[in-house]
Amino acid sequence: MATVQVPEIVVRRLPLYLRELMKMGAEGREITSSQELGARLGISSAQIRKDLSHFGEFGKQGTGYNVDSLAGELKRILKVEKAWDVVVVGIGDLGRAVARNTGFVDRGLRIVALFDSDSAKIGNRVGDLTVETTADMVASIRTHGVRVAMLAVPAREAQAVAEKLVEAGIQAILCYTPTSLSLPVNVRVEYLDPVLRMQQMTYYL
Amino acid sequence: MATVQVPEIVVRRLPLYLRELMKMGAEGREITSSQELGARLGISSAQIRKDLSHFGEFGKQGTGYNVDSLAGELKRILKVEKAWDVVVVGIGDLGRAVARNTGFVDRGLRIVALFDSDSAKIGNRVGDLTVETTADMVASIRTHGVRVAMLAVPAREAQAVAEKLVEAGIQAILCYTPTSLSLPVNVRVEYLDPVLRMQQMTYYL
DNA sequence: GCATGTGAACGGATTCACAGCG
DNA sequence: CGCTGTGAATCCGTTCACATGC
Repeated sequence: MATVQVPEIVVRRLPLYLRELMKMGAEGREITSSQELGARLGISSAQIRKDLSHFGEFGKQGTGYNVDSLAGELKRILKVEKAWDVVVVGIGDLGRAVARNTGFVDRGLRIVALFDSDSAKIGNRVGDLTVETTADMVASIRTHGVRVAMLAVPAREAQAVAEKLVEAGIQAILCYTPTSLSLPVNVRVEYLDPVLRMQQMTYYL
Repeated sequence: MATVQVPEIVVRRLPLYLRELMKMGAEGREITSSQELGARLGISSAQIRKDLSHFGEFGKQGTGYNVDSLAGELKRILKVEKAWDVVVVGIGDLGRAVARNTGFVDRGLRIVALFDSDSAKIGNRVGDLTVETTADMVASIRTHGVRVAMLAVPAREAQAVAEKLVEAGIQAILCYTPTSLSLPVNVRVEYLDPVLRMQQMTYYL
């Protein structure tokens, strides 16, 4: 195993392995192999073994991997054994859908606060949370030490809101808004623009 | 320019270039350069020039690129000059948010029908569309010749529904459900799992 | 002068193939 | 024997650097 520095592209595949392993666990499977896991994900078995080898030796030769223990190792590596506190900013249709999503907690993310700048929305309940005003956002995030945010505000506000989040101490932003953000390099940003993904496919139609 | 076969990774970047060019156009910019575009996207200028070179010569030496005409070329390459008809299957919180999104049409995607299997939802209006029953889905998609779908059903139904979509003639699926689908190789699938993206970031926290 | 388009050089990721071990 | 873990080989993508032409 290499302790040098793990290529980002490897880290990007680990959550996928984890998701499939959790699914296998739910199916009652106890053992799997790099071959089987790869087949389910459309990835080569060598790729999976090589990826895992960056972090240690988790398998038994001749046997394969224990599903639950490998899932546990991946959770540990990805730091999602416990759930991170997450804030959602922008409670429009999409933000509301995100906030209502019950699939986050099991996977290491717990939504703890919702913010919006529209006074008409302040005080609205979504799931078991109440929408708060963005005026209080920075202080609230800082007080609670939240480090992860989901951003679902209109495109023209995205950059400004993101800067406020960074000011508040947020270090990872999942951006649902179709815009490139310009932020300090120590802040990580991932984008989810469905149209980009669609346009990747229309090329091939 | 190479007519051989464009690497998929290049195709995946084109929609991003297009999105930024449209934004520049909206800002009133007429000319740009690979350098400027790259700076806005966090991509090297050489990368952008090389990517574009797979499809032709769109710039003027010493000057750069005309924003609108390069955007037009990319739309043509990605086949999004006209909007594709798209169906949305699964009208829960997320599907409803997707269906209400007004940002699709300008970018080459027009939602034309909504389907759900829950009889309580059939007939509900979302935006200016009415939710239809999945019982009619295959026939309806086939009749209208729709080739693109967005899938936002619960995980356990995703595979079965996706197979019905394929049967109906769908060739590209954007899957909002956190599951790997197993479909014929001629059907393209892109996945949008926010948790995967988040877990890529928690590794670095 | 300036920015494109591109062959060549480089670096990194994937695949191969096998030693090692249960 | 079967499957992992891993160096070596291969493949592929990015960057370099410059000729070309506005």
